[in-house]
Amino acid sequence: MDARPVNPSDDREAGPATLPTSADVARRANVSRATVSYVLNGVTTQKISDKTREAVRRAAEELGYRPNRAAQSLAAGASRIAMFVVPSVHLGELSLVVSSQLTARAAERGVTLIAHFQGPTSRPVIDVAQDLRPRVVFSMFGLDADTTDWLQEHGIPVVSLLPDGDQAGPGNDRSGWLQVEHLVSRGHARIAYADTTEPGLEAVARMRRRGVVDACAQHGLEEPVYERFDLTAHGAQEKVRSLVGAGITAVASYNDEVAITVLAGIRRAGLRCPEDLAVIGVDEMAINGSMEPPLSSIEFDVSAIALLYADALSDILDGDPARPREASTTRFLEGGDEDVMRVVVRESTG
Amino acid sequence: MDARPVNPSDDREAGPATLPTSADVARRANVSRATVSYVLNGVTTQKISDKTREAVRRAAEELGYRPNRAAQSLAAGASRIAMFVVPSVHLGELSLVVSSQLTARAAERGVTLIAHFQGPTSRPVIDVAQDLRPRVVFSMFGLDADTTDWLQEHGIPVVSLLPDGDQAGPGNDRSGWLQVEHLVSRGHARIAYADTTEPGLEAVARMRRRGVVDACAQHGLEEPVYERFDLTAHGAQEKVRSLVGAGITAVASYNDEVAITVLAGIRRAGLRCPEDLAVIGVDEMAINGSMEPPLSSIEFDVSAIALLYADALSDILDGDPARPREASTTRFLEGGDEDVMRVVVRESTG
DNA sequence: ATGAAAGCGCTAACAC
DNA sequence: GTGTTAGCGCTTTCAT
Repeated sequence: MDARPVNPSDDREAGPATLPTSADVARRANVSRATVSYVLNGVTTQKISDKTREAVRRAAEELGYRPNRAAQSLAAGASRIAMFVVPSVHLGELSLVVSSQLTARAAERGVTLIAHFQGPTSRPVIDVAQDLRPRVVFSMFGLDADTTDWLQEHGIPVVSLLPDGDQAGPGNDRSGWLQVEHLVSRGHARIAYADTTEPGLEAVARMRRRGVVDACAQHGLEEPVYERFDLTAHGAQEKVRSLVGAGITAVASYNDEVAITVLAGIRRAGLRCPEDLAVIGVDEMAINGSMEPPLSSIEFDVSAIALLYADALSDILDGDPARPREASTTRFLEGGDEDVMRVVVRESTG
Repeated sequence: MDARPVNPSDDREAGPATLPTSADVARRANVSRATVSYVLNGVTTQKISDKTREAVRRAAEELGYRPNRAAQSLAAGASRIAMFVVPSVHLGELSLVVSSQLTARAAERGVTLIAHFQGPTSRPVIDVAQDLRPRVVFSMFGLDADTTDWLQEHGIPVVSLLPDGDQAGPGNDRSGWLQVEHLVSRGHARIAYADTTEPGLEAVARMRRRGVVDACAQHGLEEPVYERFDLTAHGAQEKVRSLVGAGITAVASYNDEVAITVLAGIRRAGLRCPEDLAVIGVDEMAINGSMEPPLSSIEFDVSAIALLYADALSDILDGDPARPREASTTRFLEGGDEDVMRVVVRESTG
């Protein structure tokens, strides 16, 4: 029952348990290591009798065998690692939950998903990719051009939820569109965009802003007034006053944190939300219902998003022969937009 | 200047760029692959002439050589991967920033730090560890006993910021102590503990709660009243009313999210904070200053923490011969507690 | 001070 | 159907 091979006389010496190799499995199942490899990898180009197959599986099971990924990668010339680039904490739980779910889905396909945090102090993605040689890189909002280029040159597909700010066309930046649509449906016509001052989020910020701008244009509204809010809420009330003074009736925010800052500005200016100024965020946070007033937001359907990534992963692993090169190119997930995000209506937008 | 080896006649065919190997470097430097390995790994048991050393470095540089980690791991019998287990999003930015910084520090030591999200839907740590065979596993608040045991058995050291709830002794659960100390300094004597209802955080929650309970005992206060707050703020005002009715004057919360919920309950109960009930959280969030009233909290010094981890990593890599086995045992970081966390005072505690 | 050679654990032709 | 074999890129004795 014990998975550890018995090292004769090395019993209570208790060195680190050595893991069984495919040779151990082969020996136990009375087959060759090649057969073990075939069975365990479900290779279809090789006929294996059910009996052998079963014997190998049992032996592996009994030994608690786990393939050495390093050896596998080396021999196969391709790793079984996928890399998930997490943009930044400011995007909220989204990345974490998606990553966590995708990790599980990838594991089913024998791929280990690892997360890499992108931040001002962190390692460049290229650097990590050179170490890990991942089969694919997942990102939320697109990587910078240099990184994307390098990955493509090295045949590593990049899968993004959304293209980055520069490549975005209308329709890709749904969150902004949903914000504006909702505000318009509530009768607002003079809209401001509240941006973040946090560094490192430029690409996402640009994209989200563009969505708001485009949506306003689409609805025949004037270009939204642009304002930036510091998360400390410093100067927030003055900014709010000047927006209201300029006739603005609603604010679409970069995210919920910024929206919360705007809310604070409204209260401190002695104004009311939503009567004097309505506010809506993005990246639905758990505490939105505890805000004063409760904050409307755009919520992502994390499971749906994780599924989109998982599908892309399958495509890549199965090496869809229909489009030989395309797999090694950046691809953007588009799964019926409304399934992926929705408006959460609370008092801050009436 | 181009890092890509030139494949004769395969010029604009543009297959994925193949990466240079140590053989390429050896050839270019007119040495053997062994020498390349020695130089690039800074092996001290081998004397290498400065000239050779320089030649190898130059060749590697010019080729843009990066060692294949899979091959390295295989040959060395040990990976150069470290794993950072991220407990959950509810702990805020802390994990992300720490991980991001530690990633950079690890890279300097030739170690690739990868993050793994722990969550209800995610893969078990053991599973990932079996794939990646990390040199060390970093966790924030300790892993569960099974995981820790498995890792230890396999000689993989575990480094935690804090021991888990069951092993905690007074002094380890500083956040709770700091909360209580601060509240006591503000004249509070009847304290309640507001816990989270989120699943998956039991170990941390237990530990933090214990810190509050112990600190109260230490200060000669009654055992804190225990209450749980749902992040939707559902029922929050009733709970707050009953706490106040019972003579409670201050609440120490599991984290800032819970504290924010308590704040909402206070407002909705028509009470005042801090006059009727003071509140303090943990895990300083950027938006705390925008709360109503601004929320006091406990802030972690992420850089200090990242440094502690980095030191532990160095210890392990250098295989400190003084304590041969201890490296393969769970270790807890303790870096002058007050350096690692501090109270951020705002209006919610007067 | 340097190099030759034997693997590390696995995969994938190819032979039987 | 199953086994043999030749590497994948690197580290590391052991000769020289």
